[in-house]
Amino acid sequence: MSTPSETEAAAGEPAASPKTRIRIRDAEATRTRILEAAKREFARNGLGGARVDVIAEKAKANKRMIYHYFESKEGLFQTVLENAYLDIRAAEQRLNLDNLDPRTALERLVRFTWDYYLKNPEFITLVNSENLHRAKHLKKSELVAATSRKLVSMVGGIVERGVAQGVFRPGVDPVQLNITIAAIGFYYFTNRFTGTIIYERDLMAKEALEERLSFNIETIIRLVSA
Amino acid sequence: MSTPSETEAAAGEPAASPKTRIRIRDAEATRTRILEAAKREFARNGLGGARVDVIAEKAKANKRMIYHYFESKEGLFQTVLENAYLDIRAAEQRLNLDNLDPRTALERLVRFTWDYYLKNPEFITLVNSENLHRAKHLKKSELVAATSRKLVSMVGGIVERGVAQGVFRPGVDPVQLNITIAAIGFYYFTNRFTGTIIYERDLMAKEALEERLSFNIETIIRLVSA
Amino acid sequence: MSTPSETEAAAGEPAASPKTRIRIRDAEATRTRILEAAKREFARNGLGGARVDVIAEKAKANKRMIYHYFESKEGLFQTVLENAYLDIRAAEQRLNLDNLDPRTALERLVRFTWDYYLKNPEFITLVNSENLHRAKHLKKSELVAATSRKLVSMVGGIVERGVAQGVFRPGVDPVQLNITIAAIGFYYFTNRFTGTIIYERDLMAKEALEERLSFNIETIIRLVSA
Amino acid sequence: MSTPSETEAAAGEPAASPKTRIRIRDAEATRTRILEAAKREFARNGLGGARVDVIAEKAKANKRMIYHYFESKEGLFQTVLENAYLDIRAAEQRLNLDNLDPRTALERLVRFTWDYYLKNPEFITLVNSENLHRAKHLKKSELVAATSRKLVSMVGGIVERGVAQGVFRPGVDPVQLNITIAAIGFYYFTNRFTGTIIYERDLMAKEALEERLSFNIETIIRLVSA
DNA sequence: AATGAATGAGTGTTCATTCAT
DNA sequence: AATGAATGAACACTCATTCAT
Repeated sequence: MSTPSETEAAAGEPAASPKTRIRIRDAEATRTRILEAAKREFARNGLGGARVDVIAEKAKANKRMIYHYFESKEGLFQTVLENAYLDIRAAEQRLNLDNLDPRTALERLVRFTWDYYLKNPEFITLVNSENLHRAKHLKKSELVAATSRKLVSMVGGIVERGVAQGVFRPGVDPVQLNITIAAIGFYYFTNRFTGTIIYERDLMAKEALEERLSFNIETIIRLVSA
Repeated sequence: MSTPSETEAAAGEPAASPKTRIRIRDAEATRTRILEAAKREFARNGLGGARVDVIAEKAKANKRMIYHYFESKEGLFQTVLENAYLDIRAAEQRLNLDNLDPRTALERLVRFTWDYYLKNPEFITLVNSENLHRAKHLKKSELVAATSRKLVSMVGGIVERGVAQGVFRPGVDPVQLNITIAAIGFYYFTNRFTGTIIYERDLMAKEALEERLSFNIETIIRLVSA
Repeated sequence: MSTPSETEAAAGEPAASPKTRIRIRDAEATRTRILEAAKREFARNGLGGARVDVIAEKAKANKRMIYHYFESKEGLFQTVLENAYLDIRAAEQRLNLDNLDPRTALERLVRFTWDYYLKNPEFITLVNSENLHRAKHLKKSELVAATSRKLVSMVGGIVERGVAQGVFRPGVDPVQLNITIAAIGFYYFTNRFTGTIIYERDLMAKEALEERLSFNIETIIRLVSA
Repeated sequence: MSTPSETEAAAGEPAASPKTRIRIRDAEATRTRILEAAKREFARNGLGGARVDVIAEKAKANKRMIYHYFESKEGLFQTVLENAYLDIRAAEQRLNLDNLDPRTALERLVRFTWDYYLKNPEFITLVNSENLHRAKHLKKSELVAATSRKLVSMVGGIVERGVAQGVFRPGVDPVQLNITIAAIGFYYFTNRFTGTIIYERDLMAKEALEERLSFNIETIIRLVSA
């Protein structure tokens, strides 16, 4: 979100020579601007539909720089995608669900997932694009798989605690639960355009969003309750 | 599936000269072959990624014919998409859920939806592609909205009967229920490539599919149960 | 040289429908124009230095047609090169050296080779370009190797007859002889620009050309004479 | 081969501070490394096909240095080419053919030329590249023309002595002789890739090379013999 | 002396679409 | 009804060169 350069600039370090700072900053800042512009463009048009020229222009960078930093359009997409996954996984970890009572923890996760999709719509389109390409790029990333494991075990822990406390029923597979939590939010957003036509309802209206979130929490709680 | 041409010809004009009949049939057959080839190509590569040349080749038709029958690539996509929606809606109507007891009816709908996605994977990619384009093409189709209304009211009827019989709790919105039924299947399939990496599990293995379907039925039944 | 279309047109066939002829002609003519333009451009600038745009423009063809007929720039180069080799080999066969006395035959071959290089300077540059690319394209052509075999055996025949008649010395390897006949002409032309500087002489002046040809004939005759 | 810097430093300013000396040496060394890398890259890919980035990388130098020392890619090529010509001309002078008997001298020159091409294959490709560019760069060098004059007069001297001694026939133009000596070696090497295909023989095999050299000596001796 | 970041003009290639028959 | 040839606008990617230190 915030460019490292801005952060650095804000922090100050008046003793450092300006020369050094600006040089380092420019390179890193350019890279970041490219990534940000690429995320938008890929999200809006998919991998195939995205235009390298547009990315360069929006990033206020030279097209050549994209190839310098990311080798190819696909290399850029891969980095954008990986970052997107790492970002949501990191945010999930920051929820500290392990310290909450199981029911609250689960509700909080459903709510977080919903909000994340709502505020980061690019994530959804990026994932869709990647699936159109049969996860060709994600396959190369070990980091994403490793980080995802933590999420599953976190949910597994919540379920276990719930069962131990007698509030959750036994036998709920954490992976299936995870998938369902994601599904009921993801589907709603990814299909919001066709959904608006099919269901003849503005799915993105404020009340519609609130109603759906409540429905989703209800769905998950009922699913696991003893 | 069944070529409309054959049906028409059989039903139709027995007096027409064989030559004419064959020509008509050929024309209709060409149109159908194009649609079938297009569905595949659009499903595999999205609207933007699909190649008109490839569609023509796979349909064993001249490229010019595509423009003759469908005006443009987007016109072709629109027809393919509309057909896809009409097909699933028609299949749903054929389920005759109104005559079943509410619980069985609901389970049958969940199972049907799951099976339909499984056996018609193009449907999912077409819908995704359309959403990437903000439902630009579907907007033009009144038929799809009208047909979808029937589905919602059918589910609404099941819920009502369930509530009346005391097996379902009151206050469940049929649209939300519909969305959730779709979501828990759709998400699983559309993200099967990234999902296989994230969850480190072969989501398309036979047991995995069976397990998921059971989980989904459980989810829906618990959601509506009194 | 002569475009097939022209030949056809000259030949006449007044009975054929113009429609058919023009259609066939257009496609073939375009292909030929592209090849002719490509030969020039590749000869002037090498494979790497040649510009597809320029070829298209000079051929009065659309760039897309180049890719339609030849798949790629390299595919086009390959065809041009193969044609060049087939052309010179065919011309050599047309010399009918088998019926001449050995000495005359050899002189005629030296003279022909010289004249061919002089009048088809593209041949030399094409061959140079191909060698810069380590014969990558020619390797794919079986036809060229087969056709060249005829040349070698033709020269071998001349040598044999000369030896039998006592005018040539025995033991002259036809391949070496062939190489030398080519070398003393090829080198002169391929290095005419640097040569003009090194030897401070206009190598392409009329007298210079005549003088060199005589020298070459002398060289070859002395080389084989008994 | 030998770094001019070392020579200069040794000859030059013994009083200079080591720091300065090292710097000068480094600078000169960088220049030399660039030239060496450039010779390779130009030889392998021609002027047009050579990449400045590659040259910089292989020379372990910054790209900017190339422009600092040689102004442009073409400036670099020009220097490389000039050096190549000066190198072969210098080597020829070192042969001291004036003191040998004419026949031995001539044989030695043919052998030297052959060996030089064999051991310095870059020379051939550089010359070819320069001729593709119509000797644009060599034209600017007076030194090369001057040095080449010496070679021609050396050969002229050999011929004269041979005629005087009655072993060579009169009337052999030293320039033509020179060209032929070069041609019969140059052509063989420059066309070794296409030649291998055309003549269906490994032209670079040890025996093939020996055979060709003998043939070339025979050719030249027969050409000039009385 | 030396460097890493940046650039603009091109380069081969692709694609949906139309023309002529 | 059907076809093969042709097109122009665009696209991902490249490269020699310069800028700012």
